[in-house]
Amino acid sequence: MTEARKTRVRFAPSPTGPLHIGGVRTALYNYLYAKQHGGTFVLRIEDTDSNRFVPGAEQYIIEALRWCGITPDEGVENGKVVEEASEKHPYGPYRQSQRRSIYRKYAEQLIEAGYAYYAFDTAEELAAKRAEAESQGQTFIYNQVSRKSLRNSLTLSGEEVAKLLGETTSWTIRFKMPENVVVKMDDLIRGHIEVNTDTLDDKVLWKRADELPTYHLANIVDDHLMKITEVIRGEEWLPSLPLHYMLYKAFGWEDTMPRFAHLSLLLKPSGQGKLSKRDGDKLGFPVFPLRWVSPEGEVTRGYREDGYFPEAFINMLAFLGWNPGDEREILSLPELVEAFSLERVIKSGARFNPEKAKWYNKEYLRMKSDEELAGLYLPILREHGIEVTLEYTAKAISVIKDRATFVEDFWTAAPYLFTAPSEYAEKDVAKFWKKENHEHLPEVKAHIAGYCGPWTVAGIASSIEGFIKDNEWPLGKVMNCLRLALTGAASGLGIAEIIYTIGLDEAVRRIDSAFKTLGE
RNA sequence: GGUGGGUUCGUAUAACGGUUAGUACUCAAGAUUCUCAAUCUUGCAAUAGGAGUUCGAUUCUCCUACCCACUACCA
Repeated sequence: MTEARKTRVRFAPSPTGPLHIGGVRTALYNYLYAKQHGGTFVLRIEDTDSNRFVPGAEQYIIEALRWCGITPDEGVENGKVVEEASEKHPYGPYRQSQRRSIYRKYAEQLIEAGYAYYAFDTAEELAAKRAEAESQGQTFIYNQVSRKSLRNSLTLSGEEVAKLLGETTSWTIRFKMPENVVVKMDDLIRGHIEVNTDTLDDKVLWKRADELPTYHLANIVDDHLMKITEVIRGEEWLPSLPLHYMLYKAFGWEDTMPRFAHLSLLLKPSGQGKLSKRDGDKLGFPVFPLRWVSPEGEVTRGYREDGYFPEAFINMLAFLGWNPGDEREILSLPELVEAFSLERVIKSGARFNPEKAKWYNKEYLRMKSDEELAGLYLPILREHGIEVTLEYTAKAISVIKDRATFVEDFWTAAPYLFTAPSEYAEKDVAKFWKKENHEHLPEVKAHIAGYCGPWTVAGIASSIEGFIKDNEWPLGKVMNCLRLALTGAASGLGIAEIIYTIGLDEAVRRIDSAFKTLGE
């Protein structure tokens, strides 16, 4: 690259299903890189395989990126893939199936220059060849050697080629991989890599059957036309990098060829292999950012629906295979943009750890204000049939915040802050609802009812504890007995925290009804 | 099978030839407390194996092992 070009990176998923968290991480790194360099983050939909198209997947991808806060600058407008070029989206359309007219001429340009050829072998013929080779313990490869004995424009006469091109539709255009060339490549993450072309095959570039390019051609052509400066993608593409280098060379686009960075894969939490959808189902954590309902109606959970904050989710993903080089672990999106560098991306695969994901969410939950959390909690309360004010909810949250990982935990940890107990835990009743304990409750109740100190948790606590201690009653037993009356169980929030939230009158009412239900 | 990539506590990672190999999550113990959490303190725990290079290797080279990806008219 001779002159500095404006940074342009792209995330180019295939709409073959929901976006998996590994894909989200790739998109995130692209986003971080773009923002850090004041560049543009482009979304391009690679739907050149009509057979694998899944309805809804494209929308899911856009919605997932939006939820994560990493919406593309280009290629998406109003939540939709841009279908034609405009001032803001100068390289449209951004869906490859709508760019099909572009690719054929590039494929033919390659043929004319001798870098590609027509191949007439049908899919069935090749499948048969592969099966035959396999039965002999070998692998059939369409390469420099085998192409000499196959039906293509290198072996057939000009007339035959012209005839077949006109009469059949099962032909393809293949790249003519040169013999014995050492391709020298550089990867921003992995460093220098060399591969001999003899180990490579003649990849299909364009298929006549559906008049579409394959990934390799479409990718190179689009990255070139869209002026992409860095290609940040998954490790699964590393084996194709030599082909891509050769393609840039064949087109004569070497001086504007993007730089490449291949990210390691996300691995299963345990066992071996890369993270898959099944793992999430089995181990009880999501592998998708958003809930996904397949066209068949199968539902798969997502981080959003499981109660994760997008900031926590993004932070967690960013640290899977990267770190800022210091000991910080909690970084906001702008801080990630600031700190990010491809040089610090780890080469080896990162095993995904659901526990750490939870920890991140807990940290983010704590950083949020009680009021903000109350706003998120209100809808959940409503589902439980509870209508309360934001103020009351915020007060309750101030008392339970430390024991929650998710907003939902506010309810599971302490529903009694919003509703009187309807039943009392049997085991706790047996253990604490004894005459020797609850005989003191009426007096404690009277003391509570008469409390007029400062309305703080500490003030209430010292008053009640002081009263019990002054009477020389067993503090632990009486307090648990009281907690049983207030909450229905003998574990949970501190007595003072509960009373601070629900108030004196409600506390008195609950003590009365506990006696009514549990008896003397 | 072939080609490429990878390998530091259980997990994520730090240490870009010299450290008692650090940190976080998890786990365990203790402190605190009216219970349970939270919090604080402490602890457990790693350089895959083997040869080199070097005064000295987690770090550089080679070999082996293991893991991963690719090996489709899928991306």
